[in-house]
Amino acid sequence: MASPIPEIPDCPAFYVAGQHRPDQSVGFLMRKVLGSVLAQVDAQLSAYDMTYVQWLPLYKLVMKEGNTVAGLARELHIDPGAMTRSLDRLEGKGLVRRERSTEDRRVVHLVLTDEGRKVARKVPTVLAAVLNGHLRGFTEAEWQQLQQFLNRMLANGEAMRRAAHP
Amino acid sequence: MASPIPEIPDCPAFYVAGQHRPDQSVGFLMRKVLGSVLAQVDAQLSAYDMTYVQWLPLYKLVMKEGNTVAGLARELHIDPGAMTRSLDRLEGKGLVRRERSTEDRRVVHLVLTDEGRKVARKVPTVLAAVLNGHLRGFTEAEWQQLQQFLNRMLANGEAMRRAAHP
DNA sequence: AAACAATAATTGTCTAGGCATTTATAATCG
DNA sequence: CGATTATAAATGCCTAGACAATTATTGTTT
Repeated sequence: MASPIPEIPDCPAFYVAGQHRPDQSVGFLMRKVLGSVLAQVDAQLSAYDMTYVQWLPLYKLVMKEGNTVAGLARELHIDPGAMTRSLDRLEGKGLVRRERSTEDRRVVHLVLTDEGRKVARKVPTVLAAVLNGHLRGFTEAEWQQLQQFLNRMLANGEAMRRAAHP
Repeated sequence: MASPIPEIPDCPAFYVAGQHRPDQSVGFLMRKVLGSVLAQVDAQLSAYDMTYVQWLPLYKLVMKEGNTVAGLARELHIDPGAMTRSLDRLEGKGLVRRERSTEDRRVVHLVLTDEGRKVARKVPTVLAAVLNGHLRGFTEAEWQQLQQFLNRMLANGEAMRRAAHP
């Protein structure tokens, strides 16, 4: 599964193995930024006995972008097994109900409880506040440019992934 | 521990709870970019039975920035317990040795084996290649600006953290 | 219709991190 | 000096994700 060494043509040489410290690369910086965002979001959400990752499936349910284990797992790009266990916890907290489908008895429909809906609604506010806080001092143009950079990196990553699995 | 709601003054309102989709925010974008980078790095490293996170302590050892469990845990901002278990795995693979200190019998000195040093050396090349690949099409100026953006976000996060714990 | 293939959910085992507790050893303070 | 405090490492229990295998059900294919 691991290609021997990926020959990527037309690539900038911003990073050269011996030259830069890996712990100052944009990758490491992004790790730290994301860690900071997540820590502050989760600190806020602990008041509702909630975390960012636990909120993700709730959000997908609210948005009606999936209502089955497999569907949510695909949406969130995580393992169905992990999804099952995550839903176990959410069901244990009374935020979600499982209802076996009658048409297709393999699937389980996930249903938000009132409590689940209530908790899910609180999260976006916290997310927005923490993100805005991390963007203090940014102009609108800079914010858009950051988004553009990230989208370009994402597209590059997709291209590399496609090149590796022809 | 969780403040009721953080009043952050002078903040841009790029994100407003109901307006933007949380799964298109810069936070979510960074999550995806980082996931892409990590997946490709780990795919390369699997040839050496290594992962990015397992390499981190090896790198700190090579750089002589810590040679104890507590020291590495502090350097890598992770739990000492997690560090212990991580080192269990690295020791199991024969990449690291534990040597109880004689001056202070509480501490355990970590020592890279030759094999550990050999494996650790291969990682920065992979890291550089994958990062450069994700930055294809970036000019030097854009790369520097991305770094600057991330550093500013990091500083903002630090400021918020300090404001929350006075 | 029967055999086979595909899909949904679950479970087991692994890496990985967080928090709390425990044990051994130092350091400090009265 | 003796008691308290602090530190180092390890351990137990939790969330969380990856991969593989299992079971139940549905679709397909001859």
